[in-house]
Amino acid sequence: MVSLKDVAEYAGVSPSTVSRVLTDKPVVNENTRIRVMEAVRLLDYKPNELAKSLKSGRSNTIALMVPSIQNMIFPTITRGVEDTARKAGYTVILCNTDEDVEEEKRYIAKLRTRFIDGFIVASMLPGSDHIRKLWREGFPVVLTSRIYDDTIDAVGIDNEAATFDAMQYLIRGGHKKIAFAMGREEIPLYMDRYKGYRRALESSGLPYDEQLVIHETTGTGSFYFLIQNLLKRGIQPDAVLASSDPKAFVVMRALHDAGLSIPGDVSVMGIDNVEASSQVEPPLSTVAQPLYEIGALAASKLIRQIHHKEKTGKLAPPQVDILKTDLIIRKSTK
Amino acid sequence: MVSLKDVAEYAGVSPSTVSRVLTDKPVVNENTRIRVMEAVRLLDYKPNELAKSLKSGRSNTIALMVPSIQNMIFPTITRGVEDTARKAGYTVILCNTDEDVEEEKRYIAKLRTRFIDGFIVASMLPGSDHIRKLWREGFPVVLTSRIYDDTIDAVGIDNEAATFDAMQYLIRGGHKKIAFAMGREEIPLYMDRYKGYRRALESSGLPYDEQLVIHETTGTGSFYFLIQNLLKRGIQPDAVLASSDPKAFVVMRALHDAGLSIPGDVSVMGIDNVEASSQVEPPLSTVAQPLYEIGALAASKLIRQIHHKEKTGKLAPPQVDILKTDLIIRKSTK
DNA sequence: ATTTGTGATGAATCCGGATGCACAGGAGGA
DNA sequence: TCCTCCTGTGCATCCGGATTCATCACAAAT
Repeated sequence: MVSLKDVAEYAGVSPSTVSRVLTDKPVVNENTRIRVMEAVRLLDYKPNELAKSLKSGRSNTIALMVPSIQNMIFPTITRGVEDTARKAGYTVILCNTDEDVEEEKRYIAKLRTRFIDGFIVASMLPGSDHIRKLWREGFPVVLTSRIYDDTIDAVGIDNEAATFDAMQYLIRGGHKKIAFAMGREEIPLYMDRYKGYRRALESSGLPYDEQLVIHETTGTGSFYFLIQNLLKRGIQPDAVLASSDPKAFVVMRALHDAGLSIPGDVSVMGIDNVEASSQVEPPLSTVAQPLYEIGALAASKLIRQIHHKEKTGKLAPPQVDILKTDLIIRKSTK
Repeated sequence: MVSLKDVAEYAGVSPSTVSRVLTDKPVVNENTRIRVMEAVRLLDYKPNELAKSLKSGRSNTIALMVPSIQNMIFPTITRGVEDTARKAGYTVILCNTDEDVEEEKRYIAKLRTRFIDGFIVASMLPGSDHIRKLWREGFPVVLTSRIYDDTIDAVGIDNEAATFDAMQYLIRGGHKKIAFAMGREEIPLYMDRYKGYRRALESSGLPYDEQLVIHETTGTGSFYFLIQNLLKRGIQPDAVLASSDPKAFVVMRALHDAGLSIPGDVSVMGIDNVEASSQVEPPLSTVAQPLYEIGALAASKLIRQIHHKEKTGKLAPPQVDILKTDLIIRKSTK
């Protein structure tokens, strides 16, 4: 590996001069500059980023922490993050946490020893004191998927409104007995989506029937049996709103296997608009999160914070961005 | 950030002694060791990995280069890579290349200046001289998704056999007019899958009909129109084997929208077994790649190479691992 | 009593680059 | 001609650890 010293020797100057040339310091003689640049070119010199980082305390690296990249909403978010980061000269370290706080902490501790510049955290669960602490210590952090409050930078959607919109659509379409496939209650995101369900029922005067709220038991797959149980008990909704697209897929399968047609007998709707939503049969009506934009905005916010911190020494006031969701009507609803 | 020197000062010893304690050098007095460890604990000292890397030339970081994390086969592979890397103390940098060789080169050049320890490359296209060069220069590299030959470490499946198996199954099921949804021909992986299609036809005495080979034009989505065109021309296969699951999804949609039932009128089969394959309706019969294992094995091979290189100074002889595929029969075939 | 050996530690150097400071040399003014 | 001022450059130091080499104290050997 060619080092600054090699270039210096080749050009017949001192390493400091080479450094000055490369960092565009003004006080360098034009001839010297040319000589150095020539040497740089000939030796194909590339400065060692690690050495730079050690000196500067910055690594041009950010970490993206997701529960699991296998969760269908994250590939697109990740792509948004990576594209944006790359354009700004940053590389992205991918961390799967499985929502495990200890794992998350281990990751953070480890990455800090490498002068990571900031974190994008996409965990959904509470128990986030370590994230708050990170922010308080002056570390750039942007949350996505979960917004704590307005004390930390975040990008997300209005989950309650998303469900509300979906419900409005279903209700206007004449559905009166709308079931809700609810995710884990300890996840605020799902509680918000649930609230939207309740609010929509209220605002349209439809009765709230507890039996129509189906609570996830052992993971997304459990909805298969939960839906079939519901039907067996003689309860047949005219629509099912799932609190996420993957849940909607399972719901569709269960309904289909029970001999019901979608949307003929039952309409099904999801929230998220993951890639596969347009691929299933029938294509799923859903409320689209702008996943790519969420990732891209999270990254650009983070990078802006990093720059701000570098200049002023501290973080800019936190700002929460709520992005617009989009009602996508496909063929799973009538 | 607490440094070695701080610990040294606190413990009343020299930095070198602290370093010796922390790197488990034998010649340290027991009392000193205890005193140092105590200081380490009290000050919550974490060694700066960047400094270590600069000194050692290793960063405990590997790069995973994929065409796009949004391509459905990569999240699972990525998860396998990350889990394995993490267990071994490595972090993973994610790179989306969009199959762009220049982008790939830029990434490689950039990461090398950060003492990246190795690369897992999952591009499918040829034009890989830069990868070969990397290997020749003594850089640990593991290929997945695409095996060049036996001169570079790689993990993959036997693509020809995968299609062959799928065809065998379809043929045994009584299908006689089997169409093939072919991917881009410049991608060797698809050529191999195509070969399997041809070989299966031959070995079972079925005629090869060029019209039944549908060539992708403008991306995966193009199969929608291609299939409909085929039907309009009065050609109706009794089965369609797609060269990848995402293509099969589109094929299914096209057939469905043309009023054909799956598998009643036409069987559909894919290759890959991505997450969504079990979610579509009907659930897709396919040949499963062990995606997670591919990622996990690629990572462990890479790490083994890194260790080997560290000890011996050069790479171990390359080894190509072909993993077993699995016929998964769901409901899209009869 | 002097030498040799050994265990324990500190000082110096290096990794590769950035930067404050000192200094050399030429130009311009007195 | 001498002194200042300024431009351009090199030296030393630092970032945070790892490592080689040297040192020192003390004990055993001669």
